[in-house]
Amino acid sequence: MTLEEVARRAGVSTATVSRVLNNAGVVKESTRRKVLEACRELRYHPNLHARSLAGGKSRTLGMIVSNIQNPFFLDIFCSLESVAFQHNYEVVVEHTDYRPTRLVAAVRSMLGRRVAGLAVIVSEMEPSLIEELSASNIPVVFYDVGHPARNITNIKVRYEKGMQRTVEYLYSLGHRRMAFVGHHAGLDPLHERLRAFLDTMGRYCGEVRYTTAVSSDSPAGGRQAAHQLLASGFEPTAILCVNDFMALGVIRELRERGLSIPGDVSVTGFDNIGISEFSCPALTTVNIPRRRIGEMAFEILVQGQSSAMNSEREILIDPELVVRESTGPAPEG
Amino acid sequence: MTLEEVARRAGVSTATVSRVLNNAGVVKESTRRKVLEACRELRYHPNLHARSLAGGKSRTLGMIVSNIQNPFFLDIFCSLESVAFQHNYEVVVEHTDYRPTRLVAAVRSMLGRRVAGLAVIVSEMEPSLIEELSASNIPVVFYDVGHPARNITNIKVRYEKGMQRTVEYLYSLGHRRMAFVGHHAGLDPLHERLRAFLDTMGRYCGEVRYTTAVSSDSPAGGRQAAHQLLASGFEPTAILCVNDFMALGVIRELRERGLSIPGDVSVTGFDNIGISEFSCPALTTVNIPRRRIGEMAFEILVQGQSSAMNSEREILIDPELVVRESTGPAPEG
DNA sequence: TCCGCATGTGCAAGCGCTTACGACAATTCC
DNA sequence: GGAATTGTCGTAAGCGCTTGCACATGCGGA
Repeated sequence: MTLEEVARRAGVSTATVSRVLNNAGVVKESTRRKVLEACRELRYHPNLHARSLAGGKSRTLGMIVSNIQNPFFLDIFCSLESVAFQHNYEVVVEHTDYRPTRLVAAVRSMLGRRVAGLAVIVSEMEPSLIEELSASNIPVVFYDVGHPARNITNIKVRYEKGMQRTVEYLYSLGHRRMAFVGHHAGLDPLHERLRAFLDTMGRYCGEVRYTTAVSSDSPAGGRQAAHQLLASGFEPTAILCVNDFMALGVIRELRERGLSIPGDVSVTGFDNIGISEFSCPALTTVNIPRRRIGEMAFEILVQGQSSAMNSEREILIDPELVVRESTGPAPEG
Repeated sequence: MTLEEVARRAGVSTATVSRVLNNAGVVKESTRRKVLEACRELRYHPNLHARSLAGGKSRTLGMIVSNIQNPFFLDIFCSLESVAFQHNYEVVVEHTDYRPTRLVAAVRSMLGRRVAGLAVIVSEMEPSLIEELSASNIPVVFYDVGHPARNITNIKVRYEKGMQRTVEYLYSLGHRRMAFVGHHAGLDPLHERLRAFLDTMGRYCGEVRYTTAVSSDSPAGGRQAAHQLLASGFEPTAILCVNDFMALGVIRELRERGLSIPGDVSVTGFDNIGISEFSCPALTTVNIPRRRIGEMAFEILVQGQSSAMNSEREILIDPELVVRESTGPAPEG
C-alpha cells in the first residue's frame, strides 16, 4: 500500500493525499473525505521511514539507559515518554547493560535514526562519545556522565551530599560499623558514589569501621553482596546501598539470617524508587526526583533548542534524605 | 553527512560505500579501508530511514504492552529484546496504559514502521485490530487477547487453572473468607481472571464468603484496594491478587494495619515477578514463564515465518502455584 | 469584458540509501 | 594470442514520501 495507490483510488494526486494526511495546505472538504475514505478501504498505513526521509525532520527522541529493569531508569523513561507523548513526540529507548560498547552502538543507532534529541542516562562511558555527539549537532542531555558542551546539557546529582547526609544521620544514631553495597565499581559514576562513601568515612577516621561489597544491579545482586559482606566476618550495624534496587536484596538476605531491620542492622538505599515505600520495612533512602529529571530532559531537548544549544549548561540536583523504617538506633555493644 | 559525501571523499561510488558498509559484494581490501577511513573522518552515520526504505526489509520487531512499569510486561520485553539482540534484531516497545485507543495508535505506528513482526502483550482490546493486523500480513503474536488467524499466533495462559489451584490450596488451609483484588475489570482478559475467581468460588457455594475490589495496576493501587476492602467491614482471611505488582501494595496496607501475614491474612499474587521473592513475606504466587514467552514470541515472529504463517496456532501455558511465605493456615474462628 | 486574486490541485524534484546490471581490467585457458 | 573468465567497481533506477512551484479554476470589482 503506497500513497500512489491511495491517490489513484481517490482520483487525486499523491500530493493531495499527503496534504490530507498531514493537515497541511488547503484541501477541499469533499476531496479530503474521498482521500480518507480511500485510506480506510485500502488499510493504508503511511511508511514512516519514507516520511522522515522525505520530511527531513523528526519527532522522535532517543533515550539510552544502563539497566531498564532498574525502576530508577524506567521511571525517568516513563516520565520523559509521558511529556513527550503530550507534545506529540515519541521516544525510543535502548539499554546498555552497563557496557560501554553497547553504549557506543546505541548512540550510533540513535544518530542513525536521526532523533530530534538524545537523553543518555547511563553510568558507563566512552570518552570519544562526547566529541561524536557534540559534532552531531543534535541536542543531547547527559545524566551523571559526560560534561557540558555546545549542544550538551548535563544533569548531575550531588551524590556526595546525599551520601554525607545519610552517613551523618546514621552516625548520629550511634552506628560505628558501616558497609557499602554497590555494583560495577569500575564505572565512573558508580565509583564516584563509592568514593563519596569512602571520603565521608575518612572524616570519621578511627571512629568508624567500614567495608564495601559489589555485585550486580538487581535485588539478587544486593542479596549476594550482603551475603558476601556477612560471610567476611565483619558485622556492620548499617549497610548503605548504592541504590534501592539492590537494597531490596540486602534486606532480604538480612531477614533470611534472622537479623531484624532496623533492630540489628539499618539499611539505606538511594533513588527513592516507588517500591522502596512498599518494601518491608519501608526503605530509608535518598530521593532523586526522577519525574522532574524526565521533564527537564524533554524541555532541554525540545524546547530549549535555541536557548540551550549555545550554552554549556550543567544542572545540579540536591538529593534529600527520606527517613522511613529501615533505619534506627544502632544496637547496643 | 551522506553516502555520497563519503563516496566522494573516498574517491569511489556510492555503491561501493554501501557495499562495504553492508559487507555485501566483494570489495578490494584497499578500497574497503579507504571507505572506512572516510566514514570515520566524516563521522558518518548511515540514515536508517533511508536504509530501510531502500532496502525494503526490516530487522525491527515491535512490541506493545499495557503497562511497562509492571515488571510482568517489562520482563517479557527484556526477554524478547535479549534474544532479538542476539540475532541482530532490535525491538521497539510502546505502551498503552490499558487504553484501547492508545493500542490502536500503537499498532498503526508499528505498521508504519514496517516492523518485521509484532508482539501484542496487552489486556485491552479493539475488535477491529484482528482484522487490520491479519490484513497487514506481518507475523503477529498476541498474548491473552485476540484469536489465531492466518498470520496471528496466540499465546494463552490458563488463568482458571492457576486461580483454581490457588483457591483450592487456600481452602485446604482452612480459609473460608476470601477476597479478590484486581484492576480494570472492564477489560476482557482481566475480567476473565475475576470470572475465574468467581467461578471457582461458585463451586464452594455457601461454604465460602467472598468479595472483590478493583483499583489501578500498581502497588499503590493494590494498597488502595486493600484499604477499600477492609473498610467495607468484610474480614477476609485470604486475599488473592490479580498480579504480584498489586499484591505488594496489599501486603503493605495489611501490615500498616497491624495485621500479620500470613498469621491473620494470607495473600497471593500472580505472575511470579522477580521482586515477589524479595517482598516480605515472600509472595505465594502463580508462575508465568515470562522468559519463555519472550523467547517463543521471537521464534514465532522471526523463525517460524514460513511454518507459522499459515497455521492458526494457539499456544497454551499451564501456570504453576509457587508457595512461599505469604500464605498459611487460616486463623482460628 | 477583462484583470487580479484567492483557493485547490498536480508535477516533479528530491530525501539517502540499496541493488540489479553492465563496464572494464586483470587473469586464465586452450 | 585471442577468447572466456573472474574480480571490482560505477551507473542509474527505484524505495514511498514531502513540498516548492506552476497551473487551473471561480469570484468580485473596475
